[in-house]
Amino acid sequence: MSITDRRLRQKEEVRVLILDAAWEMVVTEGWQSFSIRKVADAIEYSVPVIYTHFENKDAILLEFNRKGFRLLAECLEEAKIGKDNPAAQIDAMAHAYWNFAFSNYQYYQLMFGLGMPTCETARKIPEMAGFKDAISSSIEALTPADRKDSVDPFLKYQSFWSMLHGLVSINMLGKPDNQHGGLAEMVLKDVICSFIKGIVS
Amino acid sequence: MSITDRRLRQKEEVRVLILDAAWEMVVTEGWQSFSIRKVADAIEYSVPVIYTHFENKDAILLEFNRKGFRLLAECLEEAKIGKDNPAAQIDAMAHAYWNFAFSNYQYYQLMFGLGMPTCETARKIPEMAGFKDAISSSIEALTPADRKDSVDPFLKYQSFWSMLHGLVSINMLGKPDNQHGGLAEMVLKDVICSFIKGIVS
DNA sequence: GTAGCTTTGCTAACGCTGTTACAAAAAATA
DNA sequence: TATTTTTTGTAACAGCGTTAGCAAAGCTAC
Repeated sequence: MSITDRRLRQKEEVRVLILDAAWEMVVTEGWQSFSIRKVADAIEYSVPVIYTHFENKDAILLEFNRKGFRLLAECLEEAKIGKDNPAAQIDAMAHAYWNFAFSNYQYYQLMFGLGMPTCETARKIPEMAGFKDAISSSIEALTPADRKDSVDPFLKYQSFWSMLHGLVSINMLGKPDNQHGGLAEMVLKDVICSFIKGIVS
Repeated sequence: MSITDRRLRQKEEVRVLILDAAWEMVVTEGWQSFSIRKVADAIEYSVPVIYTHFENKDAILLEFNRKGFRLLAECLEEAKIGKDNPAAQIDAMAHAYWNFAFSNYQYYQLMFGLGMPTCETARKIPEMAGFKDAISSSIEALTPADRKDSVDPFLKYQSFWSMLHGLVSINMLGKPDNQHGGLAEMVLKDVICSFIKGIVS
Protein backbone atom coordinates (compact mmCIF):
# COMPACT_ATOMS: atom_id res chain seq x y z
CA MET A 1 0.00 0.00 0.00
CA SER A 2 2.62 2.54 -0.98
CA ILE A 3 0.09 4.75 -2.73
CA THR A 4 -2.10 5.33 0.28
CA ASP A 5 1.14 5.71 2.17
CA ARG A 6 2.26 8.58 0.03
CA ARG A 7 -1.22 10.06 0.29
CA LEU A 8 -1.06 10.02 4.05
CA ARG A 9 2.38 11.58 3.88
CA GLN A 10 1.19 14.32 1.57
CA LYS A 11 -1.87 14.94 3.68
CA GLU A 12 0.37 15.26 6.71
CA GLU A 13 2.52 17.74 4.83
CA VAL A 14 -0.47 19.95 4.15
CA ARG A 15 -1.46 19.66 7.79
CA VAL A 16 1.95 20.91 8.83
CA LEU A 17 1.70 23.64 6.21
CA ILE A 18 -1.56 24.78 7.76
CA LEU A 19 -0.23 24.76 11.29
CA ASP A 20 2.93 26.61 10.28
CA ALA A 21 1.05 29.29 8.41
CA ALA A 22 -1.46 29.63 11.23
CA TRP A 23 1.26 29.94 13.83
CA GLU A 24 3.14 32.46 11.76
CA MET A 25 -0.05 34.47 11.66
CA VAL A 26 -0.67 34.18 15.40
CA VAL A 27 2.86 35.30 16.17
CA THR A 28 2.96 38.26 13.81
CA GLU A 29 -0.62 39.53 14.10
CA GLY A 30 -2.02 38.00 17.26
CA TRP A 31 -4.60 35.24 17.52
CA GLN A 32 -7.43 37.74 17.20
CA SER A 33 -6.72 38.36 13.54
CA PHE A 34 -5.93 34.80 12.60
CA SER A 35 -8.47 33.50 10.09
CA ILE A 36 -9.07 30.34 8.10
CA ARG A 37 -9.25 32.30 4.89
CA LYS A 38 -5.90 33.95 5.42
CA VAL A 39 -4.31 30.62 6.18
CA ALA A 40 -5.80 29.14 3.02
CA ASP A 41 -4.40 32.06 1.09
CA ALA A 42 -0.97 31.68 2.66
CA ILE A 43 -0.63 27.98 1.84
CA GLU A 44 -2.15 28.49 -1.62
CA TYR A 45 -4.99 26.07 -1.13
CA SER A 46 -8.71 26.69 -1.11
CA VAL A 47 -10.57 27.14 2.16
CA PRO A 48 -12.38 23.76 2.32
CA VAL A 49 -9.05 21.93 2.25
CA ILE A 50 -8.40 23.18 5.75
CA TYR A 51 -11.66 21.65 6.88
CA THR A 52 -10.45 18.24 5.74
CA HIS A 53 -7.65 18.53 8.30
CA PHE A 54 -9.34 20.36 11.14
CA GLU A 55 -12.93 20.30 12.27
CA ASN A 56 -13.03 24.05 12.66
CA LYS A 57 -11.07 27.13 13.61
CA ASP A 58 -11.03 26.30 17.30
CA ALA A 59 -9.47 22.92 16.58
CA ILE A 60 -6.42 24.69 15.19
CA LEU A 61 -6.15 26.93 18.23
CA LEU A 62 -6.57 23.89 20.45
CA GLU A 63 -3.55 22.35 18.74
CA PHE A 64 -1.44 25.31 19.83
CA ASN A 65 -2.98 25.20 23.25
CA ARG A 66 -1.78 21.61 23.73
CA LYS A 67 1.63 22.35 22.32
CA GLY A 68 1.86 25.25 24.72
CA PHE A 69 1.30 23.00 27.69
CA ARG A 70 3.84 20.50 26.37
CA LEU A 71 6.42 23.26 26.05
CA LEU A 72 5.63 24.63 29.50
CA ALA A 73 5.98 21.20 31.09
CA GLU A 74 9.35 20.81 29.36
CA CYS A 75 10.50 24.17 30.67
CA LEU A 76 9.56 23.26 34.21
CA GLU A 77 11.26 19.87 34.05
CA GLU A 78 14.38 21.43 32.64
CA ALA A 79 14.45 24.04 35.38
CA LYS A 80 14.53 21.33 38.02
CA ILE A 81 17.58 19.60 36.59
CA GLY A 82 20.55 19.68 38.93
CA LYS A 83 18.52 20.95 41.87
CA ASP A 84 17.75 18.34 44.50
CA ASN A 85 16.63 20.81 47.13
CA PRO A 86 12.82 20.99 46.69
CA ALA A 87 12.64 24.63 47.69
CA ALA A 88 15.22 25.44 45.03
CA GLN A 89 13.21 23.38 42.53
CA ILE A 90 10.04 25.30 43.26
CA ASP A 91 11.90 28.56 43.01
CA ALA A 92 13.42 27.52 39.70
CA MET A 93 10.07 26.37 38.33
CA ALA A 94 8.38 29.59 39.30
CA HIS A 95 11.01 31.53 37.39
CA ALA A 96 10.78 29.12 34.50
CA TYR A 97 7.03 29.57 34.40
CA TRP A 98 7.47 33.30 34.41
CA ASN A 99 10.03 33.22 31.65
CA PHE A 100 7.95 30.85 29.58
CA ALA A 101 4.95 33.16 29.80
CA PHE A 102 6.86 36.18 28.54
CA SER A 103 9.14 34.58 26.00
CA ASN A 104 6.23 32.56 24.62
CA TYR A 105 3.70 35.32 24.86
CA GLN A 106 1.44 34.01 22.11
CA TYR A 107 1.33 30.52 23.56
CA TYR A 108 0.52 31.82 27.00
CA GLN A 109 -2.26 33.99 25.63
CA LEU A 110 -3.83 31.08 23.83
CA MET A 111 -3.44 28.77 26.81
CA PHE A 112 -5.26 31.04 29.23
CA GLY A 113 -7.47 33.14 27.05
CA LEU A 114 -5.86 36.50 27.47
CA GLY A 115 -6.07 39.28 24.96
CA MET A 116 -9.64 40.42 24.83
CA PRO A 117 -10.43 43.68 23.05
CA THR A 118 -10.78 45.54 26.34
CA CYS A 119 -7.80 43.80 27.85
CA GLU A 120 -5.14 46.11 26.50
CA THR A 121 -6.75 49.14 27.99
CA ALA A 122 -7.64 47.55 31.32
CA ARG A 123 -4.66 49.16 33.00
CA LYS A 124 -5.72 52.64 32.01
CA ILE A 125 -9.22 52.45 33.48
CA PRO A 126 -9.56 55.23 36.06
CA GLU A 127 -12.14 53.17 37.96
CA MET A 128 -9.30 50.93 39.08
CA ALA A 129 -8.13 53.52 41.58
CA GLY A 130 -10.91 52.79 44.06
CA PHE A 131 -10.11 49.13 43.89
CA LYS A 132 -6.43 49.71 44.53
CA ASP A 133 -7.09 52.09 47.42
CA ALA A 134 -9.36 49.65 49.20
CA ILE A 135 -6.64 47.02 49.23
CA SER A 136 -3.60 49.23 49.79
CA SER A 137 -5.02 50.95 52.84
CA SER A 138 -5.56 47.68 54.67
CA ILE A 139 -2.12 46.43 53.71
CA GLU A 140 -0.49 49.56 55.09
CA ALA A 141 -2.52 49.25 58.28
CA LEU A 142 -1.47 45.64 58.64
CA THR A 143 2.24 46.33 58.32
CA PRO A 144 3.92 46.44 61.75
CA ALA A 145 5.79 49.65 62.53
CA ASP A 146 9.16 47.89 62.62
CA ARG A 147 8.61 46.38 59.15
CA LYS A 148 7.56 49.52 57.29
CA ASP A 149 10.98 49.67 55.70
CA SER A 150 11.02 46.16 54.31
CA VAL A 151 7.38 45.94 53.17
CA ASP A 152 6.48 47.86 50.03
CA PRO A 153 2.69 48.43 50.06
CA PHE A 154 2.42 48.68 46.29
CA LEU A 155 4.37 45.49 45.86
CA LYS A 156 2.12 43.72 48.34
CA TYR A 157 -0.95 45.11 46.62
CA GLN A 158 0.27 43.58 43.37
CA SER A 159 0.92 40.26 45.07
CA PHE A 160 -2.50 40.25 46.67
CA TRP A 161 -4.30 41.06 43.48
CA SER A 162 -2.24 38.63 41.43
CA MET A 163 -2.90 35.76 43.77
CA LEU A 164 -6.62 36.40 43.78
CA HIS A 165 -6.88 36.92 40.06
CA GLY A 166 -4.93 33.76 39.39
CA LEU A 167 -7.10 31.81 41.75
CA VAL A 168 -10.28 33.08 40.15
CA SER A 169 -9.05 32.61 36.59
CA ILE A 170 -7.92 29.07 37.16
CA ASN A 171 -11.23 28.22 38.75
CA MET A 172 -13.13 29.84 35.93
CA LEU A 173 -11.37 27.71 33.35
CA GLY A 174 -14.17 25.28 32.89
CA LYS A 175 -17.03 26.39 35.05
CA PRO A 176 -18.69 29.77 35.49
CA ASP A 177 -19.98 29.00 38.98
CA ASN A 178 -17.79 28.09 41.89
CA GLN A 179 -19.29 24.75 42.82
CA HIS A 180 -16.00 22.95 43.20
CA GLY A 181 -16.69 21.03 46.37
CA GLY A 182 -14.88 23.36 48.73
CA LEU A 183 -11.40 22.79 47.33
CA ALA A 184 -11.22 26.25 45.85
CA GLU A 185 -12.32 27.69 49.17
CA MET A 186 -9.46 25.90 50.90
CA VAL A 187 -6.95 27.15 48.35
CA LEU A 188 -8.29 30.66 48.87
CA LYS A 189 -7.86 30.42 52.64
CA ASP A 190 -4.40 28.96 52.20
CA VAL A 191 -3.32 31.77 49.93
CA ILE A 192 -4.72 34.51 52.16
CA CYS A 193 -3.03 33.00 55.18
CA SER A 194 0.34 32.89 53.43
CA PHE A 195 -0.09 36.46 52.30
CA ILE A 196 -0.86 37.85 55.74
CA LYS A 197 1.95 35.86 57.31
CA GLY A 198 4.33 37.31 54.73
CA ILE A 199 3.58 40.82 55.91
CA VAL A 200 3.41 40.55 59.68
CA SER A 201 6.42 38.29 60.14
CA MET B 1 -33.59 75.74 25.86
CA SER B 2 -36.14 73.15 26.81
CA ILE B 3 -36.12 71.60 23.36
CA THR B 4 -32.46 70.75 23.28
CA ASP B 5 -32.98 69.65 26.87
CA ARG B 6 -35.55 67.10 25.88
CA ARG B 7 -33.34 66.05 23.02
CA LEU B 8 -30.46 65.37 25.35
CA ARG B 9 -32.81 63.49 27.63
CA GLN B 10 -34.10 61.36 24.77
CA LYS B 11 -30.62 60.71 23.51
CA GLU B 12 -29.61 59.61 26.98
CA GLU B 13 -32.61 57.30 27.06
CA VAL B 14 -31.49 55.61 23.87
CA ARG B 15 -28.01 55.31 25.30
CA VAL B 16 -29.37 53.53 28.34
CA LEU B 17 -31.50 51.39 26.05
CA ILE B 18 -28.38 50.34 24.18
CA LEU B 19 -26.41 49.54 27.31
CA ASP B 20 -29.30 47.60 28.84
CA ALA B 21 -29.85 45.54 25.71
CA ALA B 22 -26.13 44.95 25.34
CA TRP B 23 -25.78 43.84 28.94
CA GLU B 24 -28.80 41.60 28.69
CA MET B 25 -27.09 39.99 25.73
CA VAL B 26 -23.75 39.60 27.50
CA VAL B 27 -25.43 38.00 30.51
CA THR B 28 -27.59 35.57 28.60
CA GLU B 29 -25.31 34.63 25.72
CA GLY B 30 -21.82 35.68 26.79
CA TRP B 31 -19.79 38.58 25.45
CA GLN B 32 -18.53 36.49 22.55
CA SER B 33 -21.91 36.52 20.84
CA PHE B 34 -22.79 40.10 21.61
CA SER B 35 -23.07 42.12 18.42
CA ILE B 36 -24.00 45.64 17.40
CA ARG B 37 -26.56 44.35 14.95
CA LYS B 38 -28.35 42.28 17.56
CA VAL B 39 -28.44 45.24 19.93
CA ALA B 40 -29.89 47.43 17.19
CA ASP B 41 -32.51 44.79 16.57
CA ALA B 42 -33.34 44.50 20.26
CA ILE B 43 -33.86 48.22 20.78
CA GLU B 44 -35.71 48.55 17.46
CA TYR B 45 -33.35 51.11 16.01
CA SER B 46 -31.13 50.87 12.99
CA VAL B 47 -27.45 50.02 13.37
CA PRO B 48 -25.94 53.50 12.69
CA VAL B 49 -27.87 54.94 15.63
CA ILE B 50 -25.63 52.99 17.95
CA TYR B 51 -22.61 54.64 16.39
CA THR B 52 -23.97 58.05 17.34
CA HIS B 53 -23.71 56.99 20.99
CA PHE B 54 -20.59 54.84 20.97
CA GLU B 55 -17.49 55.05 18.85
CA ASN B 56 -17.43 51.34 18.23
CA LYS B 57 -18.17 47.95 19.72
CA ASP B 58 -15.22 48.05 22.10
CA ALA B 59 -16.43 51.32 23.58
CA ILE B 60 -19.56 49.54 24.79
CA LEU B 61 -17.53 46.74 26.33
CA LEU B 62 -15.25 49.30 27.94
CA GLU B 63 -18.31 50.81 29.59
CA PHE B 64 -19.01 47.49 31.29
CA ASN B 65 -15.36 47.12 32.14
CA ARG B 66 -15.40 50.37 34.07
CA LYS B 67 -18.68 49.60 35.76
CA GLY B 68 -17.21 46.26 36.77
CA PHE B 69 -14.31 47.94 38.54
CA ARG B 70 -16.67 50.36 40.26
CA LEU B 71 -18.77 47.46 41.53
CA LEU B 72 -15.71 45.54 42.66
CA ALA B 73 -14.35 48.53 44.56
CA GLU B 74 -17.74 48.92 46.26
CA CYS B 75 -17.75 45.25 47.25
CA LEU B 76 -14.30 45.56 48.79
CA GLU B 77 -15.15 48.71 50.71
CA GLU B 78 -18.33 47.16 52.00
CA ALA B 79 -16.48 44.06 53.14
CA LYS B 80 -14.20 46.18 55.31
CA ILE B 81 -17.05 47.83 57.20
CA GLY B 82 -17.04 47.00 60.90
CA LYS B 83 -13.61 45.39 60.78
CA ASP B 84 -10.85 47.49 62.26
CA ASN B 85 -8.32 44.68 62.41
CA PRO B 86 -6.33 44.97 59.14
CA ALA B 87 -5.79 41.24 58.85
CA ALA B 88 -9.53 40.71 59.14
CA GLN B 89 -10.05 43.43 56.53
CA ILE B 90 -7.72 41.72 54.09
CA ASP B 91 -9.36 38.41 54.72
CA ALA B 92 -12.79 39.93 54.17
CA MET B 93 -11.69 41.66 50.97
CA ALA B 94 -10.21 38.49 49.58
CA HIS B 95 -13.48 36.71 50.12
CA ALA B 96 -15.40 39.66 48.73
CA TYR B 97 -13.19 39.60 45.63
CA TRP B 98 -13.81 35.93 45.23
CA ASN B 99 -17.55 36.30 45.64
CA PHE B 100 -17.66 39.22 43.27
CA ALA B 101 -15.89 37.24 40.58
CA PHE B 102 -18.29 34.34 40.72
CA SER B 103 -21.54 36.17 41.35
CA ASN B 104 -20.63 38.71 38.64
CA TYR B 105 -19.14 36.23 36.26
CA GLN B 106 -19.78 38.26 33.13
CA TYR B 107 -18.26 41.39 34.61
CA TYR B 108 -15.19 39.55 35.74
CA GLN B 109 -14.74 37.99 32.32
CA LEU B 110 -14.93 41.35 30.62
CA MET B 111 -12.62 42.97 33.15
CA PHE B 112 -9.85 40.46 32.68
CA GLY B 113 -10.40 39.09 29.24
CA LEU B 114 -11.36 35.58 30.08
CA GLY B 115 -13.49 33.37 27.88
CA MET B 116 -11.49 32.63 24.77
CA PRO B 117 -12.75 29.86 22.48
CA THR B 118 -10.15 27.43 23.78
CA CYS B 119 -10.64 28.56 27.35
CA GLU B 120 -13.58 26.33 28.18
CA THR B 121 -11.74 23.23 27.19
CA ALA B 122 -8.43 24.18 28.77
CA ARG B 123 -9.12 21.97 31.76
CA LYS B 124 -9.59 18.90 29.64
CA ILE B 125 -6.27 19.13 27.83
CA PRO B 126 -4.31 15.95 28.54
CA GLU B 127 -1.05 17.82 28.04
CA MET B 128 -1.67 19.51 31.36
CA ALA B 129 -0.71 16.37 33.24
CA GLY B 130 3.01 16.82 32.66
CA PHE B 131 2.78 20.36 33.90
CA LYS B 132 0.97 19.32 37.05
CA ASP B 133 3.39 16.47 37.77
CA ALA B 134 6.43 18.71 37.52
CA ILE B 135 5.06 21.01 40.20
CA SER B 136 3.40 18.46 42.47
CA SER B 137 6.47 16.30 42.83
CA SER B 138 8.57 19.19 44.11
CA ILE B 139 5.86 20.27 46.50
CA GLU B 140 5.62 16.79 47.94
CA ALA B 141 9.38 16.65 48.31
CA LEU B 142 9.38 20.00 50.08
CA THR B 143 6.77 19.03 52.64
CA PRO B 144 8.41 18.07 55.95
CA ALA B 145 7.55 14.60 57.25
CA ASP B 146 5.72 15.96 60.28
CA ARG B 147 3.50 18.20 58.12
CA LYS B 148 2.39 15.60 55.57
CA ASP B 149 -0.99 15.43 57.26
CA SER B 150 -1.73 19.13 57.19
CA VAL B 151 -0.35 19.92 53.72
CA ASP B 152 -2.45 18.76 50.77
CA PRO B 153 -0.14 18.57 47.71
CA PHE B 154 -2.96 19.10 45.23
CA LEU B 155 -4.17 22.12 47.14
CA LYS B 156 -0.68 23.57 47.19
CA TYR B 157 -0.27 22.85 43.49
CA GLN B 158 -3.41 24.87 42.83
CA SER B 159 -2.14 27.70 45.01
CA PHE B 160 1.22 27.73 43.25
CA TRP B 161 -0.27 27.74 39.81
CA SER B 162 -2.90 30.33 40.70
CA MET B 163 -0.37 32.72 42.14
CA LEU B 164 1.85 32.46 39.09
CA HIS B 165 -0.95 32.72 36.61
CA GLY B 166 -2.37 35.74 38.37
CA LEU B 167 1.01 37.38 38.43
CA VAL B 168 1.60 36.77 34.75
CA SER B 169 -1.90 37.83 33.70
CA ILE B 170 -1.80 41.05 35.63
CA ASN B 171 1.57 41.88 34.15
CA MET B 172 0.37 41.06 30.67
CA LEU B 173 -2.53 43.48 30.98
CA GLY B 174 -0.95 46.21 29.01
CA LYS B 175 2.37 44.98 27.80
CA PRO B 176 3.40 41.76 26.07
CA ASP B 177 6.99 41.94 27.25
CA ASN B 178 8.02 42.06 30.89
CA GLN B 179 10.02 45.26 30.89
CA HIS B 180 8.50 46.62 34.07
CA GLY B 181 11.58 47.89 35.77
CA GLY B 182 12.08 44.99 38.12
CA LEU B 183 8.90 45.50 40.14
CA ALA B 184 7.28 42.39 38.73
CA GLU B 185 10.41 40.43 39.52
CA MET B 186 10.19 41.55 43.13
CA VAL B 187 6.53 40.60 43.36
CA LEU B 188 7.42 37.21 41.93
CA LYS B 189 10.13 36.64 44.54
CA ASP B 190 7.80 37.84 47.26
CA VAL B 191 5.08 35.43 46.22
CA ILE B 192 7.42 32.44 45.90
CA CYS B 193 8.88 33.18 49.30
CA SER B 194 5.46 33.29 50.93
CA PHE B 195 4.49 30.08 49.23
CA ILE B 196 7.52 28.11 50.37
CA LYS B 197 7.23 29.46 53.90
CA GLY B 198 3.60 28.35 53.95
CA ILE B 199 4.63 24.75 53.34
CA VAL B 200 7.71 24.28 55.51
CA SER B 201 6.45 26.11 58.58
C1' DG C 1 -48.85 78.29 7.56
C1' DT C 2 -45.13 77.61 4.70
C1' DA C 3 -40.02 77.81 3.33
C1' DG C 4 -35.60 76.65 4.66
C1' DC C 5 -32.39 74.63 7.71
C1' DT C 6 -30.85 71.17 11.11
C1' DT C 7 -31.01 67.08 13.26
C1' DT C 8 -31.99 62.34 13.15
C1' DG C 9 -32.51 57.79 11.26
C1' DC C 10 -32.57 54.34 7.72
C1' DT C 11 -31.11 51.81 3.56
C1' DA C 12 -27.62 49.77 1.43
C1' DA C 13 -23.25 48.89 0.73
C1' DC C 14 -18.06 47.39 1.63
C1' DG C 15 -15.12 44.12 3.18
C1' DC C 16 -14.50 40.98 6.27
C1' DT C 17 -15.54 36.34 8.97
C1' DG C 18 -16.61 30.72 9.60
C1' DT C 19 -18.70 27.06 7.36
C1' DT C 20 -20.58 23.97 3.79
C1' DA C 21 -23.17 22.12 -0.56
C1' DC C 22 -22.01 20.97 -4.86
C1' DA C 23 -19.49 20.56 -9.06
C1' DA C 24 -15.16 19.92 -11.48
C1' DA C 25 -10.79 17.95 -11.90
C1' DA C 26 -7.40 14.68 -10.89
C1' DA C 27 -5.86 10.22 -9.63
C1' DA C 28 -6.27 5.35 -8.91
C1' DT C 29 -8.55 1.09 -10.18
C1' DA C 30 -10.67 -2.09 -13.33
C1' DT D 1 -9.56 3.13 -22.08
C1' DA D 2 -13.64 3.43 -18.99
C1' DT D 3 -15.15 3.64 -14.25
C1' DT D 4 -14.87 4.72 -9.67
C1' DT D 5 -12.81 7.05 -5.89
C1' DT D 6 -10.45 10.87 -3.95
C1' DT D 7 -9.12 15.48 -3.89
C1' DT D 8 -9.79 20.26 -4.74
C1' DG D 9 -12.11 24.62 -6.04
C1' DT D 10 -16.16 27.66 -6.82
C1' DA D 11 -19.70 29.85 -4.92
C1' DA D 12 -22.93 30.41 -1.73
C1' DC D 13 -25.14 31.27 3.13
C1' DA D 14 -25.37 33.70 7.13
C1' DG D 15 -23.22 36.48 10.02
C1' DC D 16 -20.02 40.40 11.57
C1' DG D 17 -18.24 45.84 12.29
C1' DT D 18 -18.39 50.01 10.08
C1' DT D 19 -19.74 53.93 7.14
C1' DA D 20 -21.44 56.77 2.97
C1' DG D 21 -25.37 58.86 1.29
C1' DC D 22 -30.01 59.82 1.25
C1' DA D 23 -34.87 60.42 3.10
C1' DA D 24 -37.71 61.94 6.80
C1' DA D 25 -38.82 64.38 10.63
C1' DG D 26 -38.34 68.40 13.72
C1' DC D 27 -37.36 72.98 14.55
C1' DT D 28 -36.82 78.04 13.28
C1' DA D 29 -37.95 82.16 10.94
C1' DC D 30 -40.70 84.63 8.02
